[in-house]
Amino acid sequence: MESTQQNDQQRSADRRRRELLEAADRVVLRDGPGASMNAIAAEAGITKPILYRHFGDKGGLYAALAKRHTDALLNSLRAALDAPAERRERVEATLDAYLAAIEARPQVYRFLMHPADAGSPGDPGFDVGKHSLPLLRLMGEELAQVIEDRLDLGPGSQQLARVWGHGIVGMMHAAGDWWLGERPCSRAELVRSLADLLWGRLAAAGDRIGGPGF
Amino acid sequence: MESTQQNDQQRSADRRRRELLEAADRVVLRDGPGASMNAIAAEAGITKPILYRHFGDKGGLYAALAKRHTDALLNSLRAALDAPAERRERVEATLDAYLAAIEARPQVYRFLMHPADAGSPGDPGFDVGKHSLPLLRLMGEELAQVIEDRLDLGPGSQQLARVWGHGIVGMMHAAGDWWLGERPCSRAELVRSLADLLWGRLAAAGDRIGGPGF
DNA sequence: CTAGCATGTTACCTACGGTAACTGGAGTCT
DNA sequence: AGACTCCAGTTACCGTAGGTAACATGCTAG
Repeated sequence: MESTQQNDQQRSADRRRRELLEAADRVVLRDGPGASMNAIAAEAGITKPILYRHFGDKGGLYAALAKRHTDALLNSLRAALDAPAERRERVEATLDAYLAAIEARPQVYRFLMHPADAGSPGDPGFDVGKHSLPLLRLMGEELAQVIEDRLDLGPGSQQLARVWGHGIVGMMHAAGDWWLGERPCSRAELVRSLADLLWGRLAAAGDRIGGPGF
Repeated sequence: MESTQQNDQQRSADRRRRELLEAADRVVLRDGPGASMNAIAAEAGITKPILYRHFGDKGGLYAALAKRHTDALLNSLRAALDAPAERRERVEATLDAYLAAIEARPQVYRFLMHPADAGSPGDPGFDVGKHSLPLLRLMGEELAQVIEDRLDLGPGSQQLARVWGHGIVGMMHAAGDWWLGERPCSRAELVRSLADLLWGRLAAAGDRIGGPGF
């Protein structure tokens, strides 16, 4: 039969692909986002052209590699987002899930968040990054959807939700990036501070003596 | 006299440096962040090694180039931050100043915000980026200072201010990046939506029918 | 006139992303 | 069995990038 043979080949190819991705993962974890195709190929015990047959170009490998971690992170975020609890608790759980993830694997985080970006539009080999728009956008859209589904924001709610989705994700990201570098406080404190910000403490704070506040 | 001669040379070198930076600016504006050293040298009418003598390596040139725009942006932000107006107006003015800047010169924005990041710690030529920690950090620290100076946040105010500074800057950045790509609404609407988010509308919003809200 | 110094050049090195062309072995058809 | 077709894998190469060494030129000082 022909189809079983094709299936076998497909399965074998998929297994190989997974092996390659795992090797790539190891190298990226060790060498950071600048890992070279040669290094990855060597770690996998093979040579460059195979990588290119499997993934097209470096962007393709990046996309495949990113998708694994992205999916994992998005799943944990979705879980926190969908937990049966009050809104504030859920926001805190989501922030904490994100921060815990980047704390646990900073190298992976750096790889996902700071990909080498593409060159000028005229350059050769510019098809990189066409797939897998950055993780931040995905998270922003996802959060926007959740907000729009669950909150009553009155007129213009869809646009408002999208702005907020991307804004909140950006807040989480930037604060997390800074926190990961300096570790100025515990994760729990960071979560509380961010949630407080989202909860309007900026508007509610009193002015310092000596002039109007920020 | 010796010192006047040295001064002359110094001045001449500085002028040359400025010329080179202006040429680099033009190229980066035209070719995006991936502009090559060769292209920059060609635009300046000279050859590569001169660039390297002036700036050390590509990171050095990047840093020098970034500093100009960074200073300009920070100044306009400071102006908005220090304007004599109510807090909400000032927040909106600051958001708007940032968004207007990135809207006016998206190429510069991309160059500043998405620099090609450094490779692995073991690689040669890793001294890149030692100078000029990314603009986002600077803005975050600056905003944190303003917040701490002007708001009365009770105990732990310093840490809270820093978290908020970086968080708000990140929110602004991510929302701006997304907005610049999709242009889903006017700048004014975006500013209003973000200010609303900062003003606690997330906490105040009602749940949608059908379950507890986000 | 020569010594020193900054400025500039050409020519080169290394490393990377990416590709073309060949090799070897497994299965298939007659 | 032997020829045919795939397909993973290889070597060897290309173009371009960042970065550097070694040589040329011109100015001012003594």
